Amino acid sequence: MKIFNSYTNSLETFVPYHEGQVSMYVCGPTVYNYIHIGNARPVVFFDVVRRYFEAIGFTVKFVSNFTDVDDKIIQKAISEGVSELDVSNRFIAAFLADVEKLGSKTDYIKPRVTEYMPQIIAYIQEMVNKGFAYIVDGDVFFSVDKIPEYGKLSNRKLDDLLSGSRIEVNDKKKNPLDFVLWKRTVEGVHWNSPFSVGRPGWHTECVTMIDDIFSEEIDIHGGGIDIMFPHHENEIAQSLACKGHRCANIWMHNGRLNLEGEKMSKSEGNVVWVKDLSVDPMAFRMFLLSTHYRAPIAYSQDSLDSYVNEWQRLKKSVIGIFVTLDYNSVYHINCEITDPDITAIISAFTESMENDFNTANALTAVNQALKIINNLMRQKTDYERMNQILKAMNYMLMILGLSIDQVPLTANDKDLLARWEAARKAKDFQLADVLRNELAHKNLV
RNA sequence: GGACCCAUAGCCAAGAGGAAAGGCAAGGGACUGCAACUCCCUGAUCGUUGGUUCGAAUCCGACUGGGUCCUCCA
Repeated sequence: MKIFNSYTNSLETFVPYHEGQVSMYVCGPTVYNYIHIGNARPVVFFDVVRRYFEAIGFTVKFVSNFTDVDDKIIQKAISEGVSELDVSNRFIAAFLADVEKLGSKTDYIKPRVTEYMPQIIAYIQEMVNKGFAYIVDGDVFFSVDKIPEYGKLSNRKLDDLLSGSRIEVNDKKKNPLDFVLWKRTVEGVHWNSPFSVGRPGWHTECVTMIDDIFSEEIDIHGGGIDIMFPHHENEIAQSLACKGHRCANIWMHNGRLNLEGEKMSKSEGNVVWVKDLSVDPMAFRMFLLSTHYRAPIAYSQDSLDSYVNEWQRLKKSVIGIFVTLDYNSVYHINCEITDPDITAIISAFTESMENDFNTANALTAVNQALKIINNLMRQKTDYERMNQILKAMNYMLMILGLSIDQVPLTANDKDLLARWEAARKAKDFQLADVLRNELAHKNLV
């Protein structure tokens, strides 16, 4: 298994710290609003990573946080006259609904910043004690000069960063690149700490939760490429300071999704919300997976629409072959896949996934399987092969999170199918059309 | 201003030194009671331009055109 590691900027062979186990953490949402389709990309992609590891036999400990302490949450709470908890609870629920809608698993570990305040304060204290952080008027800053390799992840030099013209001036900082660990404030939700009354900066939460939950360097840390700097860079710096390791062995970053060439962001106002998706969410998921995760995607309604067709085609054929097998009472979920064409497809699929999760090529294998299904469905006689290809197809779709429901036929369904078949045989096309409509309504034809 | 990435058929998109995957759309044909579905067939010297090489979409340079980060953003 090869994975591109942003930290070393190279494709690496994945070797887990503990055999048969994968520990992974993905930066989660700041819960002050709904998520847009760009936010959906890591939600879908890292779910596929998890599913693949699980499919090939790994036990995956998957953690993704909720940032529920943030300026925007406080502002929203103030403007709505409710508590921060009200705001975050509302958008956590909305987020999980969207995740489910996108076909990603929701049964992962979901720590919240507000539940980790003692650990966060202790982590900051440790950085102060070890001389990596300093306190000025109750604010705590991390001193990036203390970390020689600062900038390695995002491939930046401190000098280049300093020459950027937009770094804000802050007299309290020793180095303009130093970042805030703790901010003294009584506005909004705040906590007591040895430094002052205030709240933590946003870079410490992830690294604290990772340390608390895993107690060691993890296998994979994921997130969007746009938070590689400074967020992930800062996580590494803090982890090196406190724990002496880089927080994660492999750093994975998904590319951006841009709206018709333009950057989509809440502050720009050009946003498509996941909750408002106008197409089948599975078609959207397919659209996301049809481009390699590290490449940017230019979203447009047109490019999305072609996947609507593709998804419908796939769904119809998979349901069709299942119905045919079940109707003829020859469906064998545990059949053994021996057909060389079918094993070749699974091999191609696996090879693609093993090559840095190349889901675009994995979908090509799905299309090959679809072609075989459609060919078999013209004859509807080779039940053995039909069972094998359906099993292979379901395996691939399960990993991609594009599962298609295959509900066993009821006696009534079977009766309907039998009567339709009989009507056509008897050339009673009027009755046949009525029955066909009924079957179509039930998605059985 | 600084750092970096990308450019493959009408559209989307793999491939990363040795014969241009796949999908959508389009056209032709087959199948069909009708329709849909489905099946078969049809398409690219890989932005332009120099170079390196026996050989370049793949490596290097220049140019053009997009985009990202340096600032809250996934």
